[in-house]
Amino acid sequence: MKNQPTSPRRQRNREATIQNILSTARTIMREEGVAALSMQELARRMDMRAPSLYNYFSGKAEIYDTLFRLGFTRYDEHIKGLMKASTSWHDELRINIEGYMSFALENPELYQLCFEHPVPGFIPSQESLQMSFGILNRSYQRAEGFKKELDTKLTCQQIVDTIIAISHGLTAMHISNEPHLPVGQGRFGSLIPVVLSILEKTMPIKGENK
Amino acid sequence: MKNQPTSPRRQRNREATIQNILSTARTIMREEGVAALSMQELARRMDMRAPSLYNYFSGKAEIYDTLFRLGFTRYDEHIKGLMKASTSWHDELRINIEGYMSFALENPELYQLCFEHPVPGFIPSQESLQMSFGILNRSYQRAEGFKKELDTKLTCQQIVDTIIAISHGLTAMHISNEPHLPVGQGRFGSLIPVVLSILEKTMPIKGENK
DNA sequence: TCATTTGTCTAATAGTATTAGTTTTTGCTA
DNA sequence: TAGCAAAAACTAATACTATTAGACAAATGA
Repeated sequence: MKNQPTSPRRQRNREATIQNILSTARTIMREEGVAALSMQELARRMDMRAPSLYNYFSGKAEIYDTLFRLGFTRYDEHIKGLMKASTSWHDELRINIEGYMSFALENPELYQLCFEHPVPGFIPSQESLQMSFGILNRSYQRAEGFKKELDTKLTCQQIVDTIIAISHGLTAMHISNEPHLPVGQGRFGSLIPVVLSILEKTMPIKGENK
Repeated sequence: MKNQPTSPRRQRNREATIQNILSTARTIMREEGVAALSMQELARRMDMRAPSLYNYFSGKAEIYDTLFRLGFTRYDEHIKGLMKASTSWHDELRINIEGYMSFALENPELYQLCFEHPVPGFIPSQESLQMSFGILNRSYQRAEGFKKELDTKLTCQQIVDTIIAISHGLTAMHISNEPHLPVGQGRFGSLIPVVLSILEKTMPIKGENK
């Protein structure tokens, strides 16, 4: 009869508090570094004592894990949004590389949590890892669709893995050298057109002049 | 008269202890992660109490900083050693990429300390940073020597930065996916010949057939 | 209004880095 | 070989960290 665990109102309040905690945690991670998140500082900014946070999360690991999943969700949306404007394999290529870097610049704390290894003890849960694989795998499926049009001997996986490695390499170097500069600028940001032109020459679209 | 601060013997003992601490620290970092180094665990393995370590290093930061410098010294030696067998720009290219990855696989704790950002509060000292820049800059000087032979519109810095980004990208992905596999194997390791062939086609040696 | 749930609190445990001050050990010298 | 000074170890303490247990208060529904 009254087996609903909590009233809708309580649930709303609780959900609001959880979102507040996550948002405050991201602020701390952005300001002081991803690994510098501390339960005490988090509680301080929430006007709480640290143990109260354990009513909402089982510990710091669960906060990281939740933000890990949020990061991949946001990354997925980020790339999806940019891909809407894509009309060709060249667009696809450019958006993958630029999108990876722009995501990193716009969400540095989520980028680091998802794509670097900034937190000593933190290993994403099995569930979160599978979710991240699912999102990354869609890159492969997208590439499959273009494979026939491309004049290359490389396999689909080789193509996508190369793009991932280059995106990550450029982004990591850009972030550690000139994190204040926007996509496309700076020593490494400005290399995006360079590597795009290299990749386009290496795997040209069939029938197109080089 | 006897203004030599310490006797040679004492100095030798002291130096031996310091080397022992550094070596033990590297073991811990390899076993439990770079950021998991703790003064207590380090002291435990040295059969000491933690405060005694402060007779040799001003703190954990100085241990990290010393190992940061050691890492770059070793990286320099590693690349130099491989370069001895180099007879061409193609060799140079291959050695840079393979050497970066093999260094990471052979010295994972030094690689992470020098080329990733695994320790929350750690920022290398000005002195150590300049030393690392000095070592990396020699890559540019080496490339200058080959520039005239290459058929490309890219500047020297663009060439070297592209190689750095690709080396780092492939290595980072290799390490986080298949750290047990040797250079040249696995999803990302096996991409080295792929990217080499791409780079060689993009900036061919003048007069050579593609 | 009363009881139950929910949330926050305080207190405590066990870990971390680091400093101050004391004691022990070491190695040289007379 | 005995003594002395310096080097290197120690203990104790401070101020952090995450986390758990258990008490207390406040909000909610009957």
